[in-house]
Amino acid sequence: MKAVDILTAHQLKRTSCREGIIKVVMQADQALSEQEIRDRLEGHYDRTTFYRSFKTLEEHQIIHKIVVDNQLVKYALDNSITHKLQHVHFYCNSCQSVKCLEEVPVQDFRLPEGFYGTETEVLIKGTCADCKIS
Amino acid sequence: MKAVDILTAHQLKRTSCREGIIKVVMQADQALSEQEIRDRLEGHYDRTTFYRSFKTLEEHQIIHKIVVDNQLVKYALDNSITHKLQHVHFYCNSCQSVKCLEEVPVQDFRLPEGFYGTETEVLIKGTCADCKIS
DNA sequence: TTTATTTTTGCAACATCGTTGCAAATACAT
DNA sequence: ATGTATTTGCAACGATGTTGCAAAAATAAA
Repeated sequence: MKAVDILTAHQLKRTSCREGIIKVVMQADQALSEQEIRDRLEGHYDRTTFYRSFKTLEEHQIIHKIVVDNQLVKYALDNSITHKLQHVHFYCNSCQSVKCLEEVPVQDFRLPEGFYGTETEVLIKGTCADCKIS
Repeated sequence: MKAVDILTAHQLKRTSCREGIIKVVMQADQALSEQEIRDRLEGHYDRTTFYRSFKTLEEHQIIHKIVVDNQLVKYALDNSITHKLQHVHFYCNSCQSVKCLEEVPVQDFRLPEGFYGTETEVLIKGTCADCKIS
C-alpha cells in the first residue's frame, strides 16, 4: 500500500509532510523519534506542522506513539495498516531502539471484579537481538 | 512501617518534604499526581524541591512513577516497600484514576530469539470498579 | 484552466514539565 | 554548640507541545 492511498482512504489531504512521514515510518524496521523522521525527510517543516501531522495521523490510526519513561517518544506504523494484532513494545537499554514485537501477543489479563479493560499497553525493557553479546 | 524509618533505612536525610510525600503516598489507595500530593501536604515546597524529592525517592525505589499517554504522571509506593510482586497498572478513562492492581501478576512474555527482557510495564486502560455502572 | 472554498502551513507567542547553578538554610554527626 | 555535607528556594534555562492568525497550498467547482 502506498502512502498516498492511505491518506485518501482516510479522506486526508495529500500534503508532502504527511506523505513523507508515512513513507519514512513504513520503511523503518523500528519506531522512530521525531528527529529521526525529520532527518529522513526531503523538505524542511516547522515543528508545529510536524506535531500537527503526527496528531492527525495518530487520530486516524495510521501511526501510533510509543513513549518510554515519559521522555523518549517514538512513532511506528499502526496495526490497522499492517493488519497485525495488539503487540508488545520492546525498548533496548543498550541502543535505545524501540521495536514492535508483532509476533508477541498480549495476553488477556484477568482483572479484579468490576474492572473492565479495553486497551493494554506492554513495554518490555532489556537488550535487543542486535545488541546481544554473541 | 513509618515514613521516617523508610528514609533512615535508605540513609536519606529526614526532610519534611520527603517525609510528607511518603506519608501521603502511603495513605493513598491509588496513585497520586504531583498536584494531588501537594494538596495533601502540610507545608509549601518549591516545584524544584518536589521534583528533586521525587527523583531521590524513585532512585531509592521508595516510590514509582506511572505515566499515562506521556502526559498524566502519577506516583505510588514501590513494590519493595509493600513487598508485592511486579504488577499491572490500571487507568480509568472515566475518573482518570491510576490504580496498582497488586493482585494481577505480570506474565512472562516469550520474546523472540536474541531478546532479553529485564523489566515489564503493563498499563491497562478501561473502566475501574468505582465507575462501573451497577 | 481559472476561480472559489476549505484545509494546512509557518511564525510568534505561550504553557507545562523538568533541570541546573548557586547562595542560603537545614540536617545531623562530632 | 559547632562544623560539614546535604538540601532548599530562586531564577534562568531547555525541551516538548499547543494556540491564534495570516499566508499558502490542496481540492472542488465553474
